[in-house]
Amino acid sequence: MKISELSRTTGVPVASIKYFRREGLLPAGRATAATLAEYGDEHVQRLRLIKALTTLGGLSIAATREVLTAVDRADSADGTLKAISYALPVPVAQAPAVDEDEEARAGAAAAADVAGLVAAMDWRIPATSPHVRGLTTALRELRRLDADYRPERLVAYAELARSIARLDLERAAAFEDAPSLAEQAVVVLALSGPMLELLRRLAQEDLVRRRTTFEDSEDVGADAPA
Amino acid sequence: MKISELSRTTGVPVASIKYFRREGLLPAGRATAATLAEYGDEHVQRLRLIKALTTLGGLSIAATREVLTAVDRADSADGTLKAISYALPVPVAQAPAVDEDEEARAGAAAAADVAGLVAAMDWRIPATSPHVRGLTTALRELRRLDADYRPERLVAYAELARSIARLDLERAAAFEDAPSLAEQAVVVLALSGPMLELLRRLAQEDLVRRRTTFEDSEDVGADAPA
DNA sequence: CGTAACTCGATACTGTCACTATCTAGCACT
DNA sequence: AGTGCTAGATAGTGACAGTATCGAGTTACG
Repeated sequence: MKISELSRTTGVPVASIKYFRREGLLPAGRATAATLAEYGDEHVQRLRLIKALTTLGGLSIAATREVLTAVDRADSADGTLKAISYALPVPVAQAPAVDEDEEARAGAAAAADVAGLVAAMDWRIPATSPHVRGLTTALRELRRLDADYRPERLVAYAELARSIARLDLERAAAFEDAPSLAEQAVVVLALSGPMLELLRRLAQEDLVRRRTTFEDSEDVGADAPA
Repeated sequence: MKISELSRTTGVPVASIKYFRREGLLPAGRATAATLAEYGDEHVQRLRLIKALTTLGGLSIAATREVLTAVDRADSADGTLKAISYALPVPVAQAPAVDEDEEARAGAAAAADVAGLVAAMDWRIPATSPHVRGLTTALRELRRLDADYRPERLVAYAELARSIARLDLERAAAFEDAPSLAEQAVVVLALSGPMLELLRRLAQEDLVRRRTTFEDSEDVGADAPA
């Protein structure tokens, strides 16, 4: 398959394919001459994966490269899962410190919250996990906003998160023996998040709608404002 | 409070404060002269909210403006929730069509999946909801990747999403009568997502670790102190 | 064989985003 | 009166994700 055909079958412009090659997301084609290379199904598959991770998963090119590297290094099923999980970007930007003292106090309180949660859930997770750090940052900011961060609520969310994680791993396990395990695992781990977020929004929308049946019936089943 | 003080108490550079003003995220100070304005606590609060939405929530400046506009227009509690819910960006980028025929077929299949899900969940949601469109896009791409998109699994996720949404609304309801309802609602709706994602990752990490107790014990429990 | 169409890899350019810096004035406090 | 701060406008920056162009080589068709 020539690059133009690869472009046609995937819908990705030739220039972008070259860009992904440069960035190391896509292996080079098998060169048949100085100015000609042959691409195969694996390139089609890889391009689809790249598209999914960037457009659906919202990953940057750099993050996508990390994830794909983990995919390519994959050996054992569980090792793959862990590698991918760590390669995925943490969805909370690390804000720099604002005020020394206040920062330290709020940070310590948030860290205690997280530690308490991890203990309550009996999670065996090192304090160095990027996700722990991300959660600590998130709680620190929520605390600053006087938002509701009480441990009981956190635990309630965490329990549900655990149920979801179980579903995720069940889904990934279904591909345990497939050669495409790593790719499927990536899809599961990276794309479940956005999907779940959508489902949560839909559920919210439904619940809110049910509470407001009388005061506005304008857009149930009908239109939406531009 | 002068702009320099506002900057100091919030940790946001003066230039950024001016930028947020230009972009309409922050109301102007009360002008006391042609080149002097007075800022108050509401500006501090608003800046905190902006920071939270952009860094934690990952919202763009434009999206943040939408959300804040909804906050400012807020009247009834439920109306606010709905407005904010719709102002939040949908976490799935709308990919343009690749192939006419194939696109139409896959799109129709995905749309059917979503319709089935909405029916199964008894959700009262118009088909024009941005979230419905986003979910349709997501399923279309997952389908293209031969991922697991079976209705049973979707329903399982959706049930959990509903439980989470209930927690969200409970949290928001706690502020029903507070003057800061809209702001708290924003925090709940916009920032629960990233937090939940973090919790899900932690739960995944824990589950994976428990399945691999023997092959790597390097980082269970003990860890390098920062 | 000739040539038009295609390809490779390198380099340069473009548009968007979120700031950040600079500039011209005009106060305001001492 | 002078120093320091301010407002608002405009311009510049750096990162990101492509997109476009170019020179040189290749190849399929007539």
